[in-house]
Amino acid sequence: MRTPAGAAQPQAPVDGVSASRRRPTIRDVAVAAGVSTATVSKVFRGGYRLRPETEQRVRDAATALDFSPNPYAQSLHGSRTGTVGLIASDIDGRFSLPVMMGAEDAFGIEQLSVFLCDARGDTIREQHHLRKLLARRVDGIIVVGSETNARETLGADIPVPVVYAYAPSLHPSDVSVVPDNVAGGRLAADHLLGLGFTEIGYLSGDGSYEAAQDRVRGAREVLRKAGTDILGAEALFGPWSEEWGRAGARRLLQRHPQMDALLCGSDHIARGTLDALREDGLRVPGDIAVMGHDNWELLAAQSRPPLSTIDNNLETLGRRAAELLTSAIDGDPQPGVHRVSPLLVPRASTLGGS
Amino acid sequence: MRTPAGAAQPQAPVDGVSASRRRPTIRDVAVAAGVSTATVSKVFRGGYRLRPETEQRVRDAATALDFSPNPYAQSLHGSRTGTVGLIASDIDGRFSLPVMMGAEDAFGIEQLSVFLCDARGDTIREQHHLRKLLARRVDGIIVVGSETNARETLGADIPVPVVYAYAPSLHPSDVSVVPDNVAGGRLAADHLLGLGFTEIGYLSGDGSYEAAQDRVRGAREVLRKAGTDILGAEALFGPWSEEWGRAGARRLLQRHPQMDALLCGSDHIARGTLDALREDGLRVPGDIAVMGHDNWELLAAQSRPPLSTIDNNLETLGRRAAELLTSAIDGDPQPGVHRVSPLLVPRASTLGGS
DNA sequence: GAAACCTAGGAAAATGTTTACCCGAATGTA
DNA sequence: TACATTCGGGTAAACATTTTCCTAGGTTTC
Repeated sequence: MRTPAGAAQPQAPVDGVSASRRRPTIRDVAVAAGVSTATVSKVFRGGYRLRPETEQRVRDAATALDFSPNPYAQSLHGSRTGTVGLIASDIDGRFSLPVMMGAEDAFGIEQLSVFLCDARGDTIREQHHLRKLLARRVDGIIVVGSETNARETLGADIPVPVVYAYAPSLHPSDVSVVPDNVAGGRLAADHLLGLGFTEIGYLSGDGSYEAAQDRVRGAREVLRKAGTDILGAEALFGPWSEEWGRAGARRLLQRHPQMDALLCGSDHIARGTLDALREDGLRVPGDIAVMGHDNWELLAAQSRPPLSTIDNNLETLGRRAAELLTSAIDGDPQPGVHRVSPLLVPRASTLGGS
Repeated sequence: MRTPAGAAQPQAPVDGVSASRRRPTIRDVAVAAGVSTATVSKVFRGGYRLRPETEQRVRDAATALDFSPNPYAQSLHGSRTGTVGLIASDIDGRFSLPVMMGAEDAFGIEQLSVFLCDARGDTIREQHHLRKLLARRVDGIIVVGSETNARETLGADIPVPVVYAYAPSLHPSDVSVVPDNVAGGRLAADHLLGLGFTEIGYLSGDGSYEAAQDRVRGAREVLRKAGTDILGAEALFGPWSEEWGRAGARRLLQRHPQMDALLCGSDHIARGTLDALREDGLRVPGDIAVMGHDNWELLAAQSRPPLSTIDNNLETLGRRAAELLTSAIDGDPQPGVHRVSPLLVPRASTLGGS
């Protein structure tokens, strides 16, 4: 809060030497280095032939004055602004935050800055932010959804590229990036098979979520290829809650007493499952192994035992979204739904150990 | 991803009518409305005397052309850019995300746009983003910490106002906003006393966190005022984990068999406590009531029973940070540490019921 | 009816860079 | 020596606004 830069502090008289607190311009640098403004500009933009000593003089003057080019003047001239918009629609940010961070990270390398907007899942607000971002002249927009079900396109005549992250757009010519839930299901089933488990049940979340169906599908695919199947040939669907994890686990165990491993549709469900099994006197993974999905550290790392799970790799997803956006900005859009592979996070609930 | 705006699509010949895809400028509006650019500007900025019919003509022309003023040209002229920077340092975003959302919300009303940066708790990265934001000519900066312990100031000669949210600055002339943990402790203790509980234990988190100490202090203050005290006259400190919740609860119960309520330093700890109590055959809140702190929905709402807790009101904190920043930008900084009151979230772990 | 005063709106400078174009000097070639 | 090239760097016109005058005409006022 030093130097509030407002009208409060006494404006030092404009005394040639340091004109009050005015930021140095390219002209100041030019004068200090004894060259023209064009030369200074050329030094900073690069790609011009200049005598090395001239360039050095300019650079020295610039550092001495703590000069950095005014992006507003730059963008006024050129057609790029070096900014992108990020519209998040996640109340709790469980999903959108890692995506945002990944994107921010990738854009940082590209020298792009990110405008953050929060639409709270509200279409009106989303349109408002869209207009606001366009008025700001962003070069592109990323829309981060809060669930994996496909969503309506943001608009048909948006003058800049748009990338949909997490929730894909329904429009096939849009660019979308989503977690590969089928691969996640495969990864989980592979892990269990590799450890020698064979009687595998699946306790899923809400079947109206594509994510739930995809995870089951991936798991079933691997199991069938191995000559077996999900116990009872299909998954049990229910709400995304711990309570369903407890109830569902007991129901599955009753139907299939031989079950030696249980795949869960989310960490919440797995957490409930672990509680129920422990209360019923079963050891995990000794009597039965358990896997979750999502890798919510808060739940998974502190459960008893710590939960093996699938990480959706959302930060990579964000990074990929950023890459796709910059690619589109550079005139090379890659329409379609891109899938990001998840990661296996093995912990004690399948491996045993402490 | 329509109209990539890049070099890909054939540039329509500049045909007077609609010069390709060039955004309309104030000049286009002026021509269409039959006035000068100055007049258009005056209409949009307001505060000038214009004949109503002239104003209407300009507005009609602007909407017809879908004109919005170029903020880069505006900021080039004026001294404000209408942008602020938000430096987050939270890996998981449990704390910084709600703050960001609150700030974004409050700035939205002020017509300010937010640049998001992620420092990942790394000072180098933080300085990098600081420079980047200053180069972008932001009007101010909010730094969101990841824990409540005070932190070093961002820099001594930053030319724009800075507000520290969640983690206060050590420098007294900086502006900081933090959750009022003492008030949170008071709120929790009040709640329990009001429900008739009298033998109250306190199971805290890591004592090196100011937040932990403050919460205990607030609770003790209320209890002493009511003529009693924390059982054993002091809180039990330990790691912020469920395991500590289980172990600590058992230890406290052994020392103080008469305990009828247990305050916990976090929802994690409370969650562990609930598990231990249930496993030991105690009913909550029949035999003993439990309260958490932080209101992490993921944990608190799904525990058995749902957990009464204290919400840090982080979104309000973010909003307050935004207000303090705009105030400082407007030349009226309010140095010091501002505290935001938390909220009581009563659930079944103290109230009973289903 | 003339002087003073509004009133609505225009002309143009200013904001900080970029870049197309230009020019003088040095260098190379015939 | 005469001419063409290259090299290094300067000139000035954009870029889209805002804002400070300025002015032409209309309205008061005495």
